[in-house]
Amino acid sequence: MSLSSSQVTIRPSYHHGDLRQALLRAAKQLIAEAGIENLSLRKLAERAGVSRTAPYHHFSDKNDLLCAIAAEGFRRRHQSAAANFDNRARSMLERFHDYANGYVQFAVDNPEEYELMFGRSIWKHQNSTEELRHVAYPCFQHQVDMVRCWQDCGVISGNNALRSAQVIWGALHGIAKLFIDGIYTDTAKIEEVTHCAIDMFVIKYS
Amino acid sequence: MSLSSSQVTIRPSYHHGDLRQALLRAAKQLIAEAGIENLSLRKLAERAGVSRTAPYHHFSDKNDLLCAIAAEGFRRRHQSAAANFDNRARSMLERFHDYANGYVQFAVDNPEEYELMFGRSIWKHQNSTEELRHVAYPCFQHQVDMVRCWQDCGVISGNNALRSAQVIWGALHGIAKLFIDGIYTDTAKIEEVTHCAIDMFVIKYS
DNA sequence: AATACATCTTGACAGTGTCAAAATGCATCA
DNA sequence: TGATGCATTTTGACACTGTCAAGATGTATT
Repeated sequence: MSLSSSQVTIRPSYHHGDLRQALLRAAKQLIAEAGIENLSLRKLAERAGVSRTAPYHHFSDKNDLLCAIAAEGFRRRHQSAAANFDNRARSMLERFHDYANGYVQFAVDNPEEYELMFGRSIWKHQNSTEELRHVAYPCFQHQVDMVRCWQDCGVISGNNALRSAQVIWGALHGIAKLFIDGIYTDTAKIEEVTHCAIDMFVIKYS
Repeated sequence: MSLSSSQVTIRPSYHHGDLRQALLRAAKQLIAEAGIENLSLRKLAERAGVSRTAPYHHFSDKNDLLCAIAAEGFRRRHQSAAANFDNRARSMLERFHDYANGYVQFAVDNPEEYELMFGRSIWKHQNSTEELRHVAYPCFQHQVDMVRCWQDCGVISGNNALRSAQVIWGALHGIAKLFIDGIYTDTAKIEEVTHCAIDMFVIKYS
């Protein structure tokens, strides 16, 4: 039953050690290998070296597990966006560029995780976990706050921060998704398309 | 085994009549009722009054059936967009408004069908049918042509029709998806958000 | 050492997509 | 007409899925 080598945390508290974390790790691995659609709890359990139903003592059901992975994604994304926005070495305009490029790049680099974070299955029908909402909402709010700031600085147009944020986010989300989903196929042009979008939001002084 | 009443076409050619069409109809019904995720070929067959494997003589597999439904969606969408663009009673600017609003409205009004048309499962991994591509590509191309025209008319900004079309489509797609997937929850504001997006693309003469 | 509880396993069930083989109905040709 | 061929449909089967119930096992606490 081979405990994972990276098991440095305190001590294996119970039978397996920290199965919850091991499951999350294995799940992300499996998803990266074969996509969300091909992730089954049984394969996951096997990969983690436990029986089929062991995961049910750490996640109430499959949706719960997916929400946990998505939550991790939001945490990473939020952190990255915050770090970018607080980077005093860059001008406000540059930070907007970084934000937009970073957003699309994150999505394209982690298509499966991104799909999970925004896939309908998680948000529709009251499926979202308390934890997920607790992590995602501040991430959403942060985007609005940033947009408000960029508007105040005269970097981007518009005077309604919420609406502008929704449109900008929508554009980045849509572009990312069309690439991820294979509808925009020329992936070499990702930055160019993103740049073209940025150009439409930025105020041009001439 | 009750033949559907709307069976006016020529004559029932074989056992069932026109099972292929009946399946498509039943599938759209089931999807509208319970979503794509809950559509199973078995339930579909039952609804159509045939055995589990009967559909396999009209669709090579489930993906093939989904592609056929999506193709119908593209046909309808393409037709509607073309009718709108050719509406000589409206100015070019108005037609752009109509296009954008119509796009988002179509998506929001038919969330399941829209999900099918642009969901990753269909376009990823060579999953798309010959038929689907044959219907969808002209629909995509039409959007680029319209954008080129609006640029030529001085209605919207930019000089690269393809890039602009990708950005505009991306924005509309993203906004629609964020609403459909339940991330933007205030559905009363759909038109307002869309309008805000339109405003960012339209050239303002002042 | 005994008890309580978290954790994990085994067994089971209904549901899924899809294949192979057999049955059925229709159309066409002798 | 009857016989043949083919499109269509069905029955049976398989491997796979999520999830529940009941039991077994290990750990912590008294």
